[in-house]
Amino acid sequence: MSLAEDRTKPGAGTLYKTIRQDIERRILTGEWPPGHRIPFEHEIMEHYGCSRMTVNKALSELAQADLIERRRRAGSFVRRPQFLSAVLKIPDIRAEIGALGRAYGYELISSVRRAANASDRERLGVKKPCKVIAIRCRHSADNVPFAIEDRLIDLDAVPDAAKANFKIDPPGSWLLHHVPWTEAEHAISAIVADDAIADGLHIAVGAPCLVIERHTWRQGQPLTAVRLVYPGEQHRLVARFRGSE
Amino acid sequence: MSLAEDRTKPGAGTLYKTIRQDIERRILTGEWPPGHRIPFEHEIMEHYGCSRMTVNKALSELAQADLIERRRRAGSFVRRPQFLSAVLKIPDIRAEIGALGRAYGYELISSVRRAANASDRERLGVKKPCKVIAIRCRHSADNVPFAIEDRLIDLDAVPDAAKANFKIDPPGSWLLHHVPWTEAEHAISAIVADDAIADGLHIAVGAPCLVIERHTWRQGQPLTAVRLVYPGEQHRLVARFRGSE
DNA sequence: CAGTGGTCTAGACCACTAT
DNA sequence: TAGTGGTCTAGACCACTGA
Repeated sequence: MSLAEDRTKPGAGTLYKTIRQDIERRILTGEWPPGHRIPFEHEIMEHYGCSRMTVNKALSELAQADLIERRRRAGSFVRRPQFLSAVLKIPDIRAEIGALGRAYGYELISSVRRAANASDRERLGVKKPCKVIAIRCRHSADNVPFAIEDRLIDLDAVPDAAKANFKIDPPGSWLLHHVPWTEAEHAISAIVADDAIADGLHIAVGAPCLVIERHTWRQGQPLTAVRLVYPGEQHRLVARFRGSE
Repeated sequence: MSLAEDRTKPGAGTLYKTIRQDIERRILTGEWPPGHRIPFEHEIMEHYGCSRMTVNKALSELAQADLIERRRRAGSFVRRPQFLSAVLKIPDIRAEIGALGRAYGYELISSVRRAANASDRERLGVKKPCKVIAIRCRHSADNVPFAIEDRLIDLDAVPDAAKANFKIDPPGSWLLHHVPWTEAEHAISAIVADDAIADGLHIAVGAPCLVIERHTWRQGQPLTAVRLVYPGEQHRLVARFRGSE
């Protein structure tokens, strides 16, 4: 009873996607609970009347999405959910505000070029002496302060940054478009506004703020460290997760 | 000049991974900047002396990771980074504390089963009347309060929850292991502790707190809504991103 | 309309591992 | 040791689209 004949019908599209979605549905509805062994490749291949490569592509994608676990000689098994993972997309602030349909404002507060002091080196995670640019700036939406940014850029790793004009271009946007990176780490925490932050964000001292600290590397070499402070009650970081595509 | 003969040497492993990494390196070092056209599949295939399927697998993975964009008839192009996205993994709290090597403590503060009132329905996003469980509990690490949890579970969507023993099992752990879900949304924000939170977390009134609100659905049907409050200066959400595996 | 990528086939050999 | 998944081949046809 091959299903190959039906392949023209299902508006779904391609066969391997059909297979993947069929299995995905069984897992997500609980029909195949964690630990359940899903049919062997050769069984699925007979069921759909297709070649093993097609089945393999479907199963490989499910394995990549951590929905199943594949073990040689044993078979493929439904994984138990490990954590509520979510893809947190932290866009460039200029693009983010633009996407909200609000007017983006940018103001460079200070920009200093200096040999890295001990504190700079610790923050960037570099050991040997280097030059850095230290930038402080403010982003706003419709003339309301949106975030305060405090950034260090390692000039040895990003020499082009010396030529950038940070009076016009926000450093985050410039870096995103000019410097390829390989690793990044974000840490999110909460603080209360001190005098400087309250002043910069036009909020009350003691108001809650959301802090994002981001470090970016290229092949293990530190590129930049940034600290973004948002008004905590006005700004929410939203992360969505679709079980899979 | 086929490179097929060298295939036994490079400890790297498989051929398609070698191809993927070769291209990845060129992109990440900036040798191939955004917009650069990658060699056609048949060119790469000749260069490595392999079949097109192998090249295709490598390029497909790069496209899946958004590192390149593939256009029929035109070729494959290096994409410009869209945003600093990061995979935020929010593990089950019990597992998280265990992973830190600290003793996990759990305390059910209250658990009420009731017909959903208007506020419950709004929070869950359901329109028709339903029954819910409202849970309030506290997680601790080495006897220090770690987070306060406030949760609603839709009993119509998760009838098994009526049988769970939330005096012993934290609801998050129970749900994660028993209820498959398809969509989730997280919102992260900052607040200051009011009397109740300060009391529950053993912190001062006015101290900053990190708040995670999570909604979970299965095939569009709301399952649960939870609000977790962490001491903001002690807890950091960390998200790492590897340019790609 | 020619050339690209997208998908698929019907085989093959190998590494790994549960039994 | 036998059976599974992992990878690879040398073709093929098709949809789409840029020139």
